Amino acid sequence: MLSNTNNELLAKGSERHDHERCISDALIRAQKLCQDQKQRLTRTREQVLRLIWQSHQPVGAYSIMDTLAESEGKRVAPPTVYRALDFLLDLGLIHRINSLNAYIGCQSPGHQHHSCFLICQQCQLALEFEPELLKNQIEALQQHSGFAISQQNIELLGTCPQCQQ
Amino acid sequence: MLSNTNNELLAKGSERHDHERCISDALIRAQKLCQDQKQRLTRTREQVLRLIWQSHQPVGAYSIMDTLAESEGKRVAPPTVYRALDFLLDLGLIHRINSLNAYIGCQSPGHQHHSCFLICQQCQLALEFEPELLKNQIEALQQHSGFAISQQNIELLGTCPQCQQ
DNA sequence: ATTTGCTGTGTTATATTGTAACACAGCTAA
DNA sequence: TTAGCTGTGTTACAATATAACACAGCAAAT
Ligand SMILES: [Zn+2]
Ligand SMILES: [Zn+2]
Ligand SMILES: [Zn+2]
Ligand SMILES: [Zn+2]
Repeated sequence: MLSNTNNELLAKGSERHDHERCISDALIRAQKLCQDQKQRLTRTREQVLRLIWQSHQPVGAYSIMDTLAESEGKRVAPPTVYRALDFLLDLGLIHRINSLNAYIGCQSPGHQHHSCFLICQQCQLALEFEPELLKNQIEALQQHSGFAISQQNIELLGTCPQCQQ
Repeated sequence: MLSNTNNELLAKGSERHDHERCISDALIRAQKLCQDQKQRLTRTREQVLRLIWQSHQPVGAYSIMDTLAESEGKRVAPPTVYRALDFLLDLGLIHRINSLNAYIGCQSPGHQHHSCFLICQQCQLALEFEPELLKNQIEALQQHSGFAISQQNIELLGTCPQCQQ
């Protein structure tokens, strides 16, 4: 029912996955995608993406700003961060979690896609799942409502397995 | 597939439904619900609810504030509106549309429920649908992910039938 | 009827998140 | 080299939301 990618993801909440690998993979994917799309993954953009990938919890823009300022040793203004975020959002490299005003890395960028997440209200772990799972029902909903749906934005809030214990 | 309630709702985007009735029904439902729950539907709270029900488009808090100030003939401060909104949200009389930072009346309050909307990106019509439609798939998702889902927050963006013409 | 406490409101100030506008740097392609 | 585009720095500001505190007004208990 869940894709392979998602089964792998189930480990992401736990401490026992190779998260360094997780980050570097994401950066490599980003570089490839930018090459393909003839877009420039500049230093700022890459740094922001790296910071977002530091955890599997969504991060706020101002938190990114502060961390960036610290690591650069100089003040960073909001537009710097928001421009990078807009770029990454446009390319589908990250998602915005509306209920948290926060941003998180995309697990499988490259195909512009919907934003479907399970979010733990205790630890903020955000687990992306494939919209495929709901495809038929959304299809039916389109038929019956007459709406032409172009973007799914699904945030399912609850408690992750770790936090249930 | 869609509930009866939802089939009725399909008319809501058009000009030809009795919207005065729509509003008064909502207010009556609110009064009943408050009685049952032994909560007070004060003047401010009722006015805010009425304003939200003026249309089937989500309304921003500051827009509510301005309209309220005008109709009262005196300044209204943010906390006044936000307190009313919090009250209405807690009782499930309204929903917050996170992707728009805006609020909309609930079609069937009384049972605390999920927030599932089709939203037109052109006219902002927001059509609530029953989570029932996705129940089985969400169930499966819970099983496979181990998450205990307590709140669904679904916003499907697209174009409504009216705006497609 | 009075007291007492709780709930709701008014008010001021402030926090948090996100943009507009403009000058300039720095790459890219004629 | 030059011209033009894309990205950045900087300042100011907009939009959304909350903290804190004093007080009003209803409601239950005496
Ligand atoms: Zn990881
Ligand atoms: Zn994604
Ligand atoms: Zn109506
Ligand atoms: Zn509802």
